[in-house]
Amino acid sequence: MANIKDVAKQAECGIATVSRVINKSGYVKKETREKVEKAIKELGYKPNEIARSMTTQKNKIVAFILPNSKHIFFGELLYHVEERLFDVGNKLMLCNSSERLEKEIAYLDMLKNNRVDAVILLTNNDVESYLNKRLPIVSFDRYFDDVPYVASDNYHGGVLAAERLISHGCKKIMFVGDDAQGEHTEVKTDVSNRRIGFFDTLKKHNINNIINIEYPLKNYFVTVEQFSELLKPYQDVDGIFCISDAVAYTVIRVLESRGKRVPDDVKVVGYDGGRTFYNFGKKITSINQDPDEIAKAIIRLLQNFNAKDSNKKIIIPVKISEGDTA
Amino acid sequence: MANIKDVAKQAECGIATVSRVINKSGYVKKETREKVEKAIKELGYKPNEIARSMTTQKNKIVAFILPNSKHIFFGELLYHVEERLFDVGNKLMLCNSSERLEKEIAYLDMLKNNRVDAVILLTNNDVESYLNKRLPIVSFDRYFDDVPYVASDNYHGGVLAAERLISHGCKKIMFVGDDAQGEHTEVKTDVSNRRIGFFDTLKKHNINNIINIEYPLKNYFVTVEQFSELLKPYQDVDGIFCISDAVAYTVIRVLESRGKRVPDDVKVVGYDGGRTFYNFGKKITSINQDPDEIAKAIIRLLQNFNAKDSNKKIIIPVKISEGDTA
DNA sequence: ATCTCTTGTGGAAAGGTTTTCACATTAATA
DNA sequence: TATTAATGTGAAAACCTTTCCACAAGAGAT
Repeated sequence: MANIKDVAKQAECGIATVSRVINKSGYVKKETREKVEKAIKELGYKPNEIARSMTTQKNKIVAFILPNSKHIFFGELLYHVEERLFDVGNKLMLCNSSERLEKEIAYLDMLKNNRVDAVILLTNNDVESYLNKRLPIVSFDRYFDDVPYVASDNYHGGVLAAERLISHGCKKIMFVGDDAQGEHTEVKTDVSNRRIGFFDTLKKHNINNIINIEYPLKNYFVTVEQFSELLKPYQDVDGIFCISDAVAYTVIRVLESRGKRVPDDVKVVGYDGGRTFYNFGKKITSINQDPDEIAKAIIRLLQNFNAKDSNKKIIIPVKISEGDTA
Repeated sequence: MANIKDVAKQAECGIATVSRVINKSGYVKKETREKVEKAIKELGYKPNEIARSMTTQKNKIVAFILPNSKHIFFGELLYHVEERLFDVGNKLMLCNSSERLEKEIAYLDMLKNNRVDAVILLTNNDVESYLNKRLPIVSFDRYFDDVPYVASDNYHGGVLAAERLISHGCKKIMFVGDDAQGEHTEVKTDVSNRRIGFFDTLKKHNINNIINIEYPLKNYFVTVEQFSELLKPYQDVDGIFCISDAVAYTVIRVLESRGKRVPDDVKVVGYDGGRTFYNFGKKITSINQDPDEIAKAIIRLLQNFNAKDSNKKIIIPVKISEGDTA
C-alpha cells in the first residue's frame, strides 16, 4: 500500500509538504497542493492511522465500559453514543464488563496500554482505585473524585413517579428496586436518588407507610418466581414504582397472574422510557431518560475534557412517558 | 510514562533484550530475565500498544459492522462476540451501520485505514464493491465472493416451523416476513432460506395455498397499524410463521386485538429463540439460533483466516425453542 | 586444539506519520 | 532600495516498538 513517501516522490516534493496538504496545516502553494492531491488520488493513498497515532498519541477511539449491552437501556445508550461518536469522527470500542470486576479491571488496563483517547464508564463495581490519571474518563450515573459525570435527574424521576401515582388516587404505595447492583453492595450510584425523590414526595403528601422492596439483583435480570415470592405479603397495594422497566414488566406479570388488572386495580410506573424493540401487549407508563441527550452530554464532556471550566457535571432532565399502566 | 528504553537502562541491558523478555521470544539468560522483570515492575512499565502495532501491523482489534445493535438478536450476538473476543485477547470495535449505506461504507474505509485485524460483517446493503482485499472479513448470514461466512441453518429453521404448525393441526397457514431488508432490495441474504424451507415442507405435506405476506421492512421495526392492515384480509388463518420474534410479537398483538386467542385459535412460531430481556406475558415458540455458537464459529474463522483449508463456511444448527404460542 | 553448534546480547533499521527548525522565496512596508 | 514580514518548502528528529543481523562466549564433538 502506498505510503506518504511514495506520494512525495510522485508529487516531486517533500513528505512534510504532503503531510501539510493532508492535514490542511501550514503554508502550501496552490500548485503544489494540486500536485499532491493528484498524486494522492493516483496512488489511492490513505494515511496509515496507526502511524499517525504513533506521533499524535491519539487514536480517536473512545471506549465504553458498561455492565451489559443486552440490558435494554444500556443497549440504547450504547447505540446513541456510537452514533454521536461517529458524527465527530471517533470510533467506539465496546467493553462489556459482564458484571465481572476482574474483566472490568482488565479492560481498564488494556485501554490504558492502547492509549484510547477516552473512556466512558458505567459501572456498579468498586473500581475507584483503578482509575488512572492518564486516562480521560467520563462517568455515567456515578460519582468518582475528579471524574466528570453525567446523570439523568433521578431524584426528579422519583418525584414524577410519586406524583403520578398520587394524582391517580393510589393510597397503598410500594417501591420495588435495589440501589446497589454491583458485586460490592456498598457502592452507591446516582440511581438511588430515584427512591429518595419518590419517598420525599410521598411523605410531603402525608403518605408514610410506604412499602419498600429490596432484593438482591444480579445481572439486572429478575425471575417471575423471585418476585412472586417477594410481593406475596402485599396483596392490597394499589400503586407501584419500579426502578426499571425490566422490573416493571415482571411485576405486572406477577400481578396479572394473581388476577389483578393493571392499571384498573394496580397502577405501575416504570423507569427508562417504556420503549421496547417489540410491540408488546402493554406500553409501560415510565420515567423517560432520553438516551440521545445523555449521549450528547457525554460526548460534550469528552470533547472539552481539558477545558478547566467547572462545568464537570451534567444532569439531564427526565419526564414522564405516557403508557397504559398508570 | 516509562518506555522500553527506561527499562533497558534500569536493567542494564539493551532494549532488544527487554523486548525478548516481554514477548518470550529468543534466548534470554535466566538472571538477565529476572533483572528485566524487576525493572519492569519497579517502573510500572506497560508496552505501548500503538507502537507495537506500528511494527507488527496488527492491533488485535476486530470490528463488527451490523445494522443496529438495538435489534434484540443482533444485540445478543454482539454481546457474545465481545465476550469471545475478550477471551482471546482481542478488542471489539462497534460499528452500527444504522441501515445507512454511506455510513457503512465510511466505516469500511475507516477500518482499513486503521488497520484493524478483521471485520465481522452483517449487512443487507450492497457493499460488495467496497470489500477490500486487504481487510480480512467474515460475513454472517450473507454470501460474498471469496468471503468466508457463518450462517445459522435457516432452511432447517423453516422446516422446523412448518412441522410444528402441521403437527399441531394447522390448515390455513401464513408466512410473514420480508427477505430483503436493505436499501437495495435485490440483495438476498441467507435469511431468505427460512421461507424456502418453510414452503418446501408445507408442500411436501400437501399444503399448497400458503399465504405469503411481504412488506417493506425498514430498520427492522414494524408498527401494529401496518400489520393490522396487512393481515386484515386473512381472518381464517390458523397458523403463522414469522421471520423474527419482533414480527411475531406484533402479529400476536394484532391477533389479540381482534379477539383471537393465541395459541388456541391461531398458532404462532417466531424466529430468534424467544429470549427477551423482559418477562413479558407470553414466551414465543420460536426457532432458536444460538448466538454464542455463532460467535464462536465466527471467531474460529477469524483465527485461522489464512489457513487455506476449504472449510470457509460454517452452518450452525437450529432447534425449536418451546414457548406458549404454538 | 580446532571447529561447530547453541545460547546470549545489543546496535541499528524499519514501520509511517507529524512536527520542528532552518532556510528560501516573495510580498509589503518604510 | 533596504528591511521586515509573510509565505513556502524539505531534511531530520521524534514517537516506541519489533526484528534482523552481527558478534561473543561457552559447550560439545572431532
